[in-house]
Amino acid sequence: MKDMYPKNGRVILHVDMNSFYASVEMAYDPSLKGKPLAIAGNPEERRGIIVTCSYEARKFGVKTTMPLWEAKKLCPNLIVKKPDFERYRAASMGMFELLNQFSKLVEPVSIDEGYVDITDSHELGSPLEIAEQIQKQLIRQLDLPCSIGIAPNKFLAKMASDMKKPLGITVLRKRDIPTVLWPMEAGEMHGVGKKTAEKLKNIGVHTIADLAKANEIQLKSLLGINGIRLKERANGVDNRLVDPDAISEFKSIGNSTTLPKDISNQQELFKVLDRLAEKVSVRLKRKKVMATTLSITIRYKDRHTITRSKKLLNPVSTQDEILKMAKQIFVSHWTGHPVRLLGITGTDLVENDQAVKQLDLFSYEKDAKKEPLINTVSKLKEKFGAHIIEQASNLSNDKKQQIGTETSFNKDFLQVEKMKKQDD
DNA sequence: TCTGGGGTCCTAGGACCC
DNA sequence: TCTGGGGTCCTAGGACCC
Repeated sequence: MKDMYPKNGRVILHVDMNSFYASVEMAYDPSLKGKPLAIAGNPEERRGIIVTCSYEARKFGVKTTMPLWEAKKLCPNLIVKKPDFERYRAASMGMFELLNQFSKLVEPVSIDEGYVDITDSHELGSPLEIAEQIQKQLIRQLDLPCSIGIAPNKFLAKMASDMKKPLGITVLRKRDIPTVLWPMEAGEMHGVGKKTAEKLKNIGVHTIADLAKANEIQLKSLLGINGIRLKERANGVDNRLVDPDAISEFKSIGNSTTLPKDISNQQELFKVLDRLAEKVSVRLKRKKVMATTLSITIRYKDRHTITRSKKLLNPVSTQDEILKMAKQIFVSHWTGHPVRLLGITGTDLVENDQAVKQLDLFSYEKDAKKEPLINTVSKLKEKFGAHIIEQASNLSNDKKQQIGTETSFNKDFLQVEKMKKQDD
């Protein structure tokens, strides 16, 4: 709803770290600088893909998401490292701490990018000067390169930061839109992927200029509400605020794994589910939340992928509970064909203590009063479980909004560090 | 012997309720 | 004898992003 109130004359930065994982590795081990470096999942296994690579590697044609074997063919001297997320999270925290010194309005978008609203930061210099300071300090303090976009809103800032890499600073004003933004292909727009680009081509929309002038009725029927939004963006309109709390709450927590080879043995698949259940359980507990819906993902040999979910009577967080439900969902949907990937995801998360508090409150105040003589305690819980939990999750959302959130960045990569400290 | 793993948001149909 | 319209919840899937 905040989006409904446009603010004029804002100055937004989008800070985008350049090949972040590779740069962090180079900062740790400067001997890697200037060399073709790639970060790849499962380097020793056949299904590893490139997650990030250095600019030196890119010169050979190595790209993100390329299978590792292909990358090695293009660049035989490629240095390959496994991702070290602890390292990246630490670097990310350093980066956001630095950004926070320039404005309190910092919104992390992912581990390596964020928006900064510097509308009220004039005393620190002009927007360009601030961007230059940020870029220099990130290099000096963390040895990490970034590109920065400066614009009157998030969308334009995001597009701008993409225009000069690495180590670029790009200003994109409203008046630059026709000359700079419009000649670009529609597919280059943030929010337009392959499928949408294809659909747009089919109605004669090739460039962002075409999109900016496209027929709204047609866009709406083609892309739904997103069509209207994309047209607005193409015209440089984007009223979303920079919200430091935007991603402070997790909506889902899941783990998945591509199996070393395809498996059709149920017992073996159960073992995989057990490992996934453990991972999900650990993460849920660390965040002190429980999942009210459980989903599993099955990808078959032919890459056909299905997700199946189940809303639960009571929220779960232990490995046993998660495994039990996951197995149940799995057996009722598995075709018996060889499986390539398995995943478990918990959604509709409720806070631990909230769930408990509300359970007490409701079973006592409402239901227990209405029917005080209802059998045993366990029957009572069983009977009112679903209802109580529903209330709990609603209230906990309300409460979340009322109290807002703690401070700074709560998303996974940052939260983990914090939680650890608190737990110790 | 091709294409990971972590997410978010949106849509659409059916069930169910009023 | 026929049959409206709105709303929410649940489930599945698609598209996109980093």
